[in-house]
Amino acid sequence: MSATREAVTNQDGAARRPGRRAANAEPYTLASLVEVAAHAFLERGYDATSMEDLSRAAGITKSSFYHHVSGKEALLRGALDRALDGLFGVLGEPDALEGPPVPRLRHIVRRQVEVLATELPYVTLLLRLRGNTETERWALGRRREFDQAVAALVREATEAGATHPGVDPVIAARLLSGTVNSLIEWYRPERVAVADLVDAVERQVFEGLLGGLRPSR
Amino acid sequence: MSATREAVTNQDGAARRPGRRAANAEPYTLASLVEVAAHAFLERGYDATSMEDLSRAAGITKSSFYHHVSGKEALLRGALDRALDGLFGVLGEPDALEGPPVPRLRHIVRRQVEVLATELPYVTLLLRLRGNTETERWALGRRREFDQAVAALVREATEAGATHPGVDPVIAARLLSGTVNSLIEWYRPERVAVADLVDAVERQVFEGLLGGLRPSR
DNA sequence: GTCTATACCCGGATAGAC
DNA sequence: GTCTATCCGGGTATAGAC
Repeated sequence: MSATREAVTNQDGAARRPGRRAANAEPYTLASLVEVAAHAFLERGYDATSMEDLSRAAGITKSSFYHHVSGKEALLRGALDRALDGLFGVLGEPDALEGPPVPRLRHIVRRQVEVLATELPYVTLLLRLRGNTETERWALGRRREFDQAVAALVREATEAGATHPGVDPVIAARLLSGTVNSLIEWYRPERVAVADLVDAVERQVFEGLLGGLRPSR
Repeated sequence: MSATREAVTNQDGAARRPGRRAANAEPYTLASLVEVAAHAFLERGYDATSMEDLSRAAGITKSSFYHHVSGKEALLRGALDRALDGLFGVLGEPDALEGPPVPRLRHIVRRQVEVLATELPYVTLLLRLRGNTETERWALGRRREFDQAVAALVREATEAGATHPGVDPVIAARLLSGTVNSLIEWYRPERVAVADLVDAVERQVFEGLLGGLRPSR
């Protein structure tokens, strides 16, 4: 892909110059490089991001970069781990485990939105996987587990008669996940407060655009 | 990306053997090759799909493939054109242009779902663009036009007092688009009828999971 | 730990024979 | 129109000096 490449910048927003590092610089940890990589992947896509891009964003040469990281896929793996930890953490919370299905579902949706917003680049990567490598397929499998847990709860809610009659729980669960996950396409923390987003998504998912109002107009 | 590559198959589901083509074979048109390419892009992603993959899927060598197509980007462009034509066609339909905002919105949502379902690989490509090349940025611009037309209609509906009070039209429009577009992640025509999908999406978007029912349970 | 230099491979695209 | 052979750029990754 012969793209127009803007200069990649590091976390300080300034492209570091190659050369010897400052004496007080903190060492490169896997986590910090994963953070740099996730942002780059988010901008251009995983395949379109080269190790050259990443090393420049980190402020060192490609070779030095390899001194700290075993390869591109390890960076992806690190980022996906972080996203999955966040999501599965939500499923383990008490409010997600106890009580009638709809309040549990509300809690999960709200917390899932929070995780998406705070772990945006990591979750974005997870949601864009195609399954081309073993690492990607592993992550897709875990993600499917998460979706199935939510889908089971939607089914429980419909069987308890808590949803609109005529709702197909399988399709509804897909649309629910889709609505929440679609946040990654547009949400930017600096433009909309997380709390507002959480409320808006909850209302949209459970009450729809029209709420309890009668149709038309 | 060092992926496990399954054999790529053409439209007949069988990988053609290289060699001279059958005398009765129809000629390769741009449209037919775009179709082959779109399916491959859909499976693996644009960047991860090589011209070698594509030519093999078409049943000819890479060089022969280039005899018919100017390059990889032309294939992408052809696919994106098809998706955008479908979407903008919806905006031009009479029911999308006349009447109160909510019925117009309902019509657009329903027809948009139909276009997504019938042009699935093409729309999928459109929705996965990152903007790395000029072609991609052009398509993203046109897509933004479409979204803005829908967003304007959502705003009109809220100003007419037709939506649930408290709905932010900007966020609601994003969630609406996100819900509809998320179909590409899971919808497969052979598993769910288009008509059922259309109804389910309309209900989910406008009435939500809970419909006119009171909360809880 | 960082650099320069380079091995190695793969992908897009072209040349030219048949 | 299809093939074989090849160019060339750029990507991942490594060797070895400092």
